[in-house]
Amino acid sequence: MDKRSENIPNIIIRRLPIYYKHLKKLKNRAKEYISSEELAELTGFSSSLIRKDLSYFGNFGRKSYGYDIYCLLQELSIIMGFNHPKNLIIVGAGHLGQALVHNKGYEERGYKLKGVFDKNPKLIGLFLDDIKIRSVEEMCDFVKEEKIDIAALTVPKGVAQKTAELLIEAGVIGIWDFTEVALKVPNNILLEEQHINEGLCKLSCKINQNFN
Amino acid sequence: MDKRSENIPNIIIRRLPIYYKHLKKLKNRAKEYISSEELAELTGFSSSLIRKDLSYFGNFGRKSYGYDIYCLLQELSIIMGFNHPKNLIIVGAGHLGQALVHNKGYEERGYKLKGVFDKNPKLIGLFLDDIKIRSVEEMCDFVKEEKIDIAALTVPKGVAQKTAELLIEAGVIGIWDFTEVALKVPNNILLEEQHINEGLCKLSCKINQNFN
DNA sequence: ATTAGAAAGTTATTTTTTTAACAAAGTATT
DNA sequence: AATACTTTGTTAAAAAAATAACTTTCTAAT
Repeated sequence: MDKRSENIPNIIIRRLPIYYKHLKKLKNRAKEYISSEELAELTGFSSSLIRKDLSYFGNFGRKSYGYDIYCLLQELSIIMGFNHPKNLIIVGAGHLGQALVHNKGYEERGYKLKGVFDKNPKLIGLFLDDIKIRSVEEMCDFVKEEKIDIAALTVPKGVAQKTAELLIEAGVIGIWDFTEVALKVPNNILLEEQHINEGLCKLSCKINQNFN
Repeated sequence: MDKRSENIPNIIIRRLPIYYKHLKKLKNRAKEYISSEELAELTGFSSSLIRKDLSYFGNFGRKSYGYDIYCLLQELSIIMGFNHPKNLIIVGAGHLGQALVHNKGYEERGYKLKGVFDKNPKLIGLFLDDIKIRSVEEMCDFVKEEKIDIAALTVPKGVAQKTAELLIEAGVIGIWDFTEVALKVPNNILLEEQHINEGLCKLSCKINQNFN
């Protein structure tokens, strides 16, 4: 891989999954090449921007043909590190935590769901698919023993910060945060905030613009 | 409200919920004012950027004091249109749809959850909290009768596009999309994509940067 | 073989966004 | 009342990002 992949601008990182998503839809169409112009049509980004983004990582295109869809998907997978195996746990087995257990996107992106944790004795010991709900008491040891990289956090707000600290202490390098709290984490820890109510805010804001 | 709120740059809209979130945490602290410098500390944005963002909407600050936390929250609510009532339905009562029913963020942002819809006969008629799961057959009429503004979409990928089209046809003005599909919608329709696997992509991408 | 066309990759330009600097206004202190 | 201090709101400068334009390379058709 190109050495430039060491410090990819965030603005480009945000677009990579979008390219990936659209290309996947085309995987088994007749034509095996796609031009930047066509991809622009699909994604809403300009063709110029797309060529520039991709050329940041290497020369994946073929002059007068475009990009081989299969190869480009392959390259994007590598850039996004899907081939690098990552262990995941879910902390908090409430409605959202349970929904996350059933998410189908892990394997394709190199994630292995290793465990689910909760404090509620009524939940501990139950199975969601083939994943057992364990007590949060076991969480830290589990993180160390199973070399967990990422923890999805779906606990109540009140315990979010404390739980995050325990997880970091135990060795996770990233937190996929679903609580509606502004977590404070050291800057060597990756924090991906998935605060769904922010989506509601944005929608509300935009609706409002049309009425004022 | 300031007339400039008619076309707020997206980049600012994205930061508003973040200011809001951090200010809410401070609501009942002793000091009732906060400086842009302090808010910068909390949010990670520069104080300069914060002052500029806020001044886009009006003069909310007080020289040598800072911003009144309560008033600023109030102003942000107005800018984001939380005072404007919006009707919401959830389409798809699977794990994620059910988790969304239990989300606590609606009221505060001006949303009223009016209904949940699914195709599965085993689910239809059941209650989640006090919300009845209805058949998707009834969906379009319901949207018209109840003047639904926003639909949260948590249906399987295969029916995502078709369902979106039905909803738009019936009159929703925004879709809060949780499917992992690249939906195509007319450009007068608001589309807020909440594709959780994009979060996984970003985390994976960033982990990968440290290992190459 | 030559020529026209297509589309990537690159460079230059423009636009947007962020940061830095500063002036204005208010506060507190002597 | 005068002075020093804060912190906003604004203006200027810098940096980043996006677009447009251009060059190169490859393909295909005559």
